[in-house]
Amino acid sequence: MERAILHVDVNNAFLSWTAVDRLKHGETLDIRTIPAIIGGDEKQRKGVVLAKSPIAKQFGIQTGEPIYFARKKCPKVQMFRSNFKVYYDYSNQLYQLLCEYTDKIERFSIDECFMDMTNYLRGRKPYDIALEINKRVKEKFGFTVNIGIASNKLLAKMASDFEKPDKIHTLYENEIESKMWVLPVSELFMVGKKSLPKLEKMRIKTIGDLAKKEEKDLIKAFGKYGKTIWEYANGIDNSEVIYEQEDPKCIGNSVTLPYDFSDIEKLQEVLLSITEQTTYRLRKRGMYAAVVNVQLKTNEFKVSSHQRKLLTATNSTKVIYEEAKKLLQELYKGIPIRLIGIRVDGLTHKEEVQLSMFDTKSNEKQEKLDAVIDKIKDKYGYNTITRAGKIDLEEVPDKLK
DNA sequence: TCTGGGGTCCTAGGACCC
DNA sequence: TCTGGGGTCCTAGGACCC
Repeated sequence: MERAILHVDVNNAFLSWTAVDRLKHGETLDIRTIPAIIGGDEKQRKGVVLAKSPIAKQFGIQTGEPIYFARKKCPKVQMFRSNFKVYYDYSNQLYQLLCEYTDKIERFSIDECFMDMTNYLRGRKPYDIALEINKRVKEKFGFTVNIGIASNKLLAKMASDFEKPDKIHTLYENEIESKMWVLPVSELFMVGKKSLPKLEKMRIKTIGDLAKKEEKDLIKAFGKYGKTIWEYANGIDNSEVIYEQEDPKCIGNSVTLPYDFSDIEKLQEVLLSITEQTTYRLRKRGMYAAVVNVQLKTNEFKVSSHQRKLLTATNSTKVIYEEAKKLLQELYKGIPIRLIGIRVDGLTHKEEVQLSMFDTKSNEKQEKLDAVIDKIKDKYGYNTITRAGKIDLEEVPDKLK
């Protein structure tokens, strides 16, 4: 049966949300109307563009590029710091509103939702529902959304990406050729800049070129990935809107250090701090991890990682940190480090292997300690308590200032 | 003042087993 | 003793997304 799928996408989410939040707090300047960008702290080496206003875009400023470059392109561009607390808040409010329309709804990212309206139309047309959502969001929150309407998720997502902002587009089967095939292949979901040169070599410039190729030629050139993008180009996608909160496959935290670290003890301190964050989030979800993974990025942006499977899945900060510390020692070659990260994998809801009696005692003690710390964090905020040895990342040695 | 942080999925190659 | 081959598990690295 033909499905009715909606993809709701917040226009310029971080910038719009920052703008709306400022206006709500009495500011009169709407940063959507000036050359503006949202970015991180350059002094902390987190200076990348996370969002740009339409005018900033006209200057050629791109998401993900250094703020330094953005200023070169447009010296008068104004930068505003990101505030994820505000973003999550608006994201939740939007989600609540969309839940009024269907139970089959999937949060695809902080600013995107898929809605399966197939059994929730109640005699209305998908387009009319989209119109109502679009209008209500605008009036209630002050930001706008694009909505794509199609018979599957891929086409709905492609549709919401057409003309912006504040627009509703359909992309039904009979519109694929006229609306999607004419687009450059780089516009297709999952086609990134690494596969572009390879596609170009195959004389594939548009999504239509890709769609008209033989499927087997793409599989030959790209393997499984080739099959996926060939199907996408042809508008084929049978995936379901996932409306039950799915368990994550991995959880991790990483930090770009305020300056390059060449000292393993300093790296260990940061590692402890991010391990605490990760294990806290793991316990929040009531999950256990079987694999610990440590990543490093050098000052030259070379990334390396080291991981090991544990005998028993755990969520203990101590156990995971001890393992992470060993992995770091084995991985670290003494070169200046820009970023350190930890990730836990192989997540389950149980300690998969029974603990031996020998382990149980000390484990219980650690579990209690973790539980106490978590409770305090829940009550007074995440940063109120840290184990001894946590580094203050604001602290930069004088010589490097 | 040059380059974030959180994820998912895939692949290649090695170890190990039968 | 001149050397198979299938299957599974594990690790490292990479592409892609927002």
